[in-house]
Amino acid sequence: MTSDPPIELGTELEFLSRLWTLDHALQKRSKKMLTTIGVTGPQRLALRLIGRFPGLTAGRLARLLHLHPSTVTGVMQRLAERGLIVRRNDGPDRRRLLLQITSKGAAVLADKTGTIEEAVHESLRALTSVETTAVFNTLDLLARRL
Amino acid sequence: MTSDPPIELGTELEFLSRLWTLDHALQKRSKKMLTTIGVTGPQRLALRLIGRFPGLTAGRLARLLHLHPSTVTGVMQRLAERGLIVRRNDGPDRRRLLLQITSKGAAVLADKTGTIEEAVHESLRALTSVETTAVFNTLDLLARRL
DNA sequence: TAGAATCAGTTGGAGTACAAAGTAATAATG
DNA sequence: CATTATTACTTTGTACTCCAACTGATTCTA
Repeated sequence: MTSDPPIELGTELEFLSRLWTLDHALQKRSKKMLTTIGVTGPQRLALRLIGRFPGLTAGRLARLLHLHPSTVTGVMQRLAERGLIVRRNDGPDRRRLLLQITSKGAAVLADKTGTIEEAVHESLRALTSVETTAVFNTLDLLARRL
Repeated sequence: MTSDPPIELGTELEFLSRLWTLDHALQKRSKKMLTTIGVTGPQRLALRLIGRFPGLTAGRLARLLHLHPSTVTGVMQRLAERGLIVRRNDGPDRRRLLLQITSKGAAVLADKTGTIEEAVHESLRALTSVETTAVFNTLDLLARRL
């Protein structure tokens, strides 16, 4: 029960630590969503895109989410298992997997309470548009740099 | 080869997407480090803390990293397997696992090229101190909100 | 048109992360 | 002092993520 005295890290480590902490918070919330609303953060994001663009292909979904194709494979499988989407490969190009949301999937999207989007919305409300832009740009800059 | 026309998402989704993208970029770089310098991002961060605080316990390390104890178990195992740290439980409290860096571990820390810290350092150089503060605060705000 | 190159998606393996449940050691309580 | 509670860490199970290698379908080319 030694109460962990605070320690001083350098600027980069400090920044990295915050970024990591935010990342973990994001993941944590995402997992909690699974028990509360039935889908995780990535699953819900994918579901939204599939809902908005009916007939979306798996590859395009991966590019939209900036995810590796194999990652999307898993997310889709879990969404399909739970009956939230259907996957068809009966289009003109039979390599392509066409995705469509089900009514059950649409029902999941209807409720926003407890989602990450909600928390993001709350957080962004506290910022001016100038600050928002600065944060957006920094995130982009970092992502490109890495 | 349909070149993915850009699509318009809402502000929250846009932000969320960027945050996620940055997160993935972070993970990607972290994994690449494994092949280039022999340890991943989290592993190197843990190694740095163990190096700075000899005799650190596993639990305290977990709290410093804002990680779940079970996550730290895995990271430590991999570091120990590669001979970068040693774990002892011969202290006064035999539940506690005391961590110490080896000379091999210290050698890994010596080289900063290709690490995430380096990229972060580069990215932050492009910002004014005011902007840096704004970004820091937003990250904190979001992490608390989630 | 047969063979080669490309493309779409999946599989397997490693790493990170969490929660829940388990084990062992120490502390607290009656 | 024996029982109970707490603490420290590990194990198990699920999810997300990447890369490398694979299968199957389509396109290109000689």
